[in-house]
Amino acid sequence: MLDIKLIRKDPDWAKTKLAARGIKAEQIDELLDYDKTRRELLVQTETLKEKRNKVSQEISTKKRNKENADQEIADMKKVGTDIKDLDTKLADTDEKMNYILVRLPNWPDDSVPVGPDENTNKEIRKWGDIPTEGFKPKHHWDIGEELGILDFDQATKVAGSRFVYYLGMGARLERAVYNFMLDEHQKDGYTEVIPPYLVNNEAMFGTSQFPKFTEDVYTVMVDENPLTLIPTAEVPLTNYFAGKILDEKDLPKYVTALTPCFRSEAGSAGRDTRGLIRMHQFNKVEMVKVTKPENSFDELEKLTANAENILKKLNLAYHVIVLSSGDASFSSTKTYDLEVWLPGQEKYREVSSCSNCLDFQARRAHIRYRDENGKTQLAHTLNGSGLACGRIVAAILENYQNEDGSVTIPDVLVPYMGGVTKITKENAI
RNA sequence: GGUGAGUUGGCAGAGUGGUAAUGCACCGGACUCGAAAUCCGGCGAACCGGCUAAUACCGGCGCGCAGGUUCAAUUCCUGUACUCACCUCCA
Repeated sequence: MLDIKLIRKDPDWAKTKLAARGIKAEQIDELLDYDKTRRELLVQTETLKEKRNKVSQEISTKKRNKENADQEIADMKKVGTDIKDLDTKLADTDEKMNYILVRLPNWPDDSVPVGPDENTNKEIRKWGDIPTEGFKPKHHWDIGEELGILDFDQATKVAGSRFVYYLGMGARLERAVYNFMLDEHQKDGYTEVIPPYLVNNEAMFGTSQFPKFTEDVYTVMVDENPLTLIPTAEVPLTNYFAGKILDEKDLPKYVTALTPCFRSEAGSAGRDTRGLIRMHQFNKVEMVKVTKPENSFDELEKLTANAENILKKLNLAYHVIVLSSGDASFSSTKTYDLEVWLPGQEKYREVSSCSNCLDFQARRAHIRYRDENGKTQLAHTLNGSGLACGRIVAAILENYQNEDGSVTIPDVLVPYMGGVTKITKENAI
């Protein structure tokens, strides 16, 4: 959620910033209109409340002295109904104002390219060599199915499209991948967490998936209470700090978690219908940071480096792009995407998204810290994938495939595979 | 799932329709060479608004949360969440 005070202070600046994210200026005018009305009503009702408090004390004193206070009580009766009336109007205005405010995205940082969509994203660096085998590389789903370590057909029968069974060395490989990632992040100072995989609406609001993106997730009713299967560990990890006032000396906080993620993929019908790229359920290792405002951009660079470290150690070619204003996620002021090279598709595909949210989520989730003067301040929150496990398995299958259909295990994963160096038809299951 | 008790500042903890005690902690001062102890004073609930150069000042709000009754609610009523204890069940 954006700071209404900043919008109030410089509406033109706010309009320019939000225009880059597709928000019309009229919406800001409407918002400010409600804000003005709200403050006027607030002054009115607070003035009456001040009067009520004063007269109530007079009534109290008179009663104690056994004097008559009928006149005051009659007067206050009117004041009471006036207050109730104003408070009703105020609540109504508040609701209208908030309806707009909670649906406004974060503003883009000055360093972010302005543009409408993914076509205006900007590559900022490249790493690794794109493999040039002497044979035509296969898609990971063909490699996986031929080895018998991925079974999409049976998953479709049991659960539906966009689900998969991993089998044997396939399951082992994914386990190796996330254990490796968690170990690396632990070395980088992150505290490992196992969070809830179902969260309430408040948590979904706190990280700002709600109210705008309800159709992208799975929600179940538990005794009439809705609980949502997390679309990313960002939700339970960031909300771990919700409602807290942290000590300045304890910042920054680094946490990481491996969780399954559940996404309905509404609106992506027909895209990535084959393979591991776009599943309703997938594993992801996530990193979340809570920082002081002055450090959050440095921390974003470090967070991105932590994610890149995984790709480098796996020796997978990738590039880093900075998302343009129109393509960044709702709560982010600046996002770096890491995209890994998939030889089968001859394309870079996203495996990580690292974002600085400034105080946007902190304002919603009440994540604060007490500064050296004892004042409470909103913290900054960051999140980044480190990394999407299924897509990394896909990348390993495609980049490490051999002409005979076997797949070599990246060196760093061999210890996690119990010493296995290659997945072949013979050892696959 | 059952029964009972509870939820009030950083912590502890009273209050019971009429300005939310008190102690510890914290800040300032006195005393002292200095500190401790002691004494005096003060701040302190998270947020919103007004006026602002201002973290100053004024006001509102504020006793788990949401409603209701009342001139007035921490207190009475209704609903609800959570915590604890015991019982029951359980991977």
